[in-house]
Amino acid sequence: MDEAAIKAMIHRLPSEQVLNRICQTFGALQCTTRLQILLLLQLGPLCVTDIENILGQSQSAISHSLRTLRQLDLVRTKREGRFTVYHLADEHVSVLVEMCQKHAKEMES
Amino acid sequence: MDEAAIKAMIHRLPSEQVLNRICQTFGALQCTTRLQILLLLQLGPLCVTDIENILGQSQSAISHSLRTLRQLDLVRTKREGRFTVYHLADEHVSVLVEMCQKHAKEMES
DNA sequence: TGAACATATGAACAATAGTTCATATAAGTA
DNA sequence: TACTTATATGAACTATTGTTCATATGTTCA
Repeated sequence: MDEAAIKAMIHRLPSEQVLNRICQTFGALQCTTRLQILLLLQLGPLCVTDIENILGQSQSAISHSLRTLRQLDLVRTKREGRFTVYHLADEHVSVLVEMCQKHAKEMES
Repeated sequence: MDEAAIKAMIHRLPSEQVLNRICQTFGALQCTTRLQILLLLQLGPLCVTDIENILGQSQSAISHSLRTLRQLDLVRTKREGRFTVYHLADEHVSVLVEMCQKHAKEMES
């Protein structure tokens, strides 16, 4: 492969910015807790305490996980009285999570 | 949400085994080098030296990245003379990478 | 066989990410 | 207003991951 071909390949790759953003998103899904949270939220919105109870993890651990997801705009919140209800951020996220869901189901058998 | 509802939710989640496998895969994509490698290989098979040149990274770094991808069976190899040619492992991987590609393109604008 | 090229690997170190503990904030309720 | 419940956050610690350096392995070619 000559130098011209190499340069051509470089230009076919996404910009650093876009690359980082995508990798950060994957990074968030690399942790089972966070992936589970997204899978749960795909079934419907949940408040923090529910997530804690379902996943059997400490308040702090869940809250930190949620923060990570929030900061990446994978989930969003809505105050409802004294509860903070979490939901998936948008269709893009929903599609991604659904893909995981399907893949998981396939692997399960 | 009562205890029964919580138990019901737990059962809708994938098994730990499947969960781990999926998260490991995402973990591999969390690193820009490895994501770039997959994006490159989606365009066609490449030998290690080409990947090094395109990404401008050290032999060792690329080789370690490739090992990670290989161990997760995201890429496979084929010896061709003194070169080791890498390619995406299967259709599943290809679909996933293509999704990234499309998403990247969308974000680029 | 020896030299050059292509690739892999282990170990050490550096950087990142996850977890826990203590504490803070905020809303509802008595 | 004080108390309880719900959630968030910072700091310290631990674990995981990535990178580099040195070296090993395997292939071709003279």
